[in-house]
Amino acid sequence: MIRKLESIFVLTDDERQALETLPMQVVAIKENQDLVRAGDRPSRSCLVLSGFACTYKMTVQGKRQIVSFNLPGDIPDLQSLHLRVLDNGISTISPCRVGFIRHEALRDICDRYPRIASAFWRETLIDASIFREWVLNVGQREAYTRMAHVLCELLTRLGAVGLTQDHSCNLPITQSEFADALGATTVHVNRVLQQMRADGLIELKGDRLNIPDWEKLKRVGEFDPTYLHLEDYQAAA
Amino acid sequence: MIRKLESIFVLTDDERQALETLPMQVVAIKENQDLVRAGDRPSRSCLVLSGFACTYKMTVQGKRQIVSFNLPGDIPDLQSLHLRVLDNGISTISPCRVGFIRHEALRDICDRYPRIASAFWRETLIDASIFREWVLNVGQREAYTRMAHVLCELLTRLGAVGLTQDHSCNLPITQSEFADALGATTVHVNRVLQQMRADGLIELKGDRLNIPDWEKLKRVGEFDPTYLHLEDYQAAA
DNA sequence: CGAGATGTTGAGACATGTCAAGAATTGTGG
DNA sequence: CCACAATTCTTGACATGTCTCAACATCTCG
Repeated sequence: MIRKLESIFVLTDDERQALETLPMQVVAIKENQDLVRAGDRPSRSCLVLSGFACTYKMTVQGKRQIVSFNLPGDIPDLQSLHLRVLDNGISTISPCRVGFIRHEALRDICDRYPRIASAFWRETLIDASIFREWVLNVGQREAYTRMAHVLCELLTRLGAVGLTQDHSCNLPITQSEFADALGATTVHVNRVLQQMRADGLIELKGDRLNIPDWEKLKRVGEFDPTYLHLEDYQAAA
Repeated sequence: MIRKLESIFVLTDDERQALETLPMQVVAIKENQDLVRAGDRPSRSCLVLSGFACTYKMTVQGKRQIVSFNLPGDIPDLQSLHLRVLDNGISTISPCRVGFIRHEALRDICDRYPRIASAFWRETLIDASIFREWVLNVGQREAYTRMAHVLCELLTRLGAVGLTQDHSCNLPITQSEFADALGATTVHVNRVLQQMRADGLIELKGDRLNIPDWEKLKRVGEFDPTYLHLEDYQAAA
């Protein structure tokens, strides 16, 4: 988290100190475990330290829509700091290490360091931006493009936290999880992935994803990373 | 806007005074005009004073996805306060009165009144929550349910700012705009609406929407207003 | 080695898209 | 206040992306 914030602006010693000493309960959690559920009124937020998680919502009929993937450095329920009731669940996808931070501690640090408060606010705004892009993705693109787009996003965001090597990465996401993220069927995701392999767009085996031709994947996925708002990170780098 | 904030918490005289004197350039704008475009780096945010607007994104192939409707009281690009580049456009749907507020003015009021800053943050979090629900809606529900859901949301949000009479309201939204919001075709939206009329779910003629059986529409649309986070408003009322 | 999860395949069904045309409504200038 | 143009709405026939179901293959891991 510090690393993420640090890439937005230069932390003062005080600010860094405050962030580093932020009291946090670190827990190791297996895959497919809910961190929080819709309807909860949490008094703490969770910081993903390692592993993949996802934010999801359920239909009355029990269909699941993953609305975003949560990667290391993300605080997927930072919103609960200002919204009493959670309207979504958060579940691990792979085994994770998660840091739970009490809201009081977050409020305290926000009160004392306005720039940190702004940075947190900004993080939630980027989340919102990603949701917007997902609405577009799910609403207007066909499954093949949609899949390519999500892969581009994942690779880009993983890259931003140093979890890619060249254009490959660890990707412990199941086809049925992709299905829930794309608003598609497992069967259909399977076929789309095979087509993408056949087209030389991706090499995907087990947990390992490699992108032979990044520019091509971006083109196919209509991927423009503006919505991730990494520009400031890069400006800082 | 004041009214919306006021329903969250009791403003002090100072806070109210600050909000009321917030310098704002009020402009009347025709329908189908962009207020801002993707790629802009605005130095002000817009407050919808009257009329309907929408936030949208475009596909490379020129397909439009409306990601939210902006109703009176909304500040659809409040995010630009902390994100340099806009990743979406905002367009009027009906003729609107819009107040443009400079970012400096917003920053200033946030600095001086932390509770107002929190309330603004909260507004953007509710926007994000709505986006999440839309991802679910577009990703997992079929068009009929989806339409019912969007109508429920509109009616509820309009009700929250006093723009409904009983269960009817003014709704200057075109079928093709609904299509862009649902990720569906105009033709299909037309058929869905006719079916809903036939089923006695809605009475929709021109700009006028009436809901004969609100509970039924909510049921059909799988509508649970939790995600709008009006609970505090009601608590305050 | 076996069990459960995950991935793969095929055939048929259905929701929704496409195209194309005509009807109804709305706004506007004469 | 009419007439025309431009939207918006409606309808039909057909195409297609995606789903459903159901079986089987493969992998992972205790």
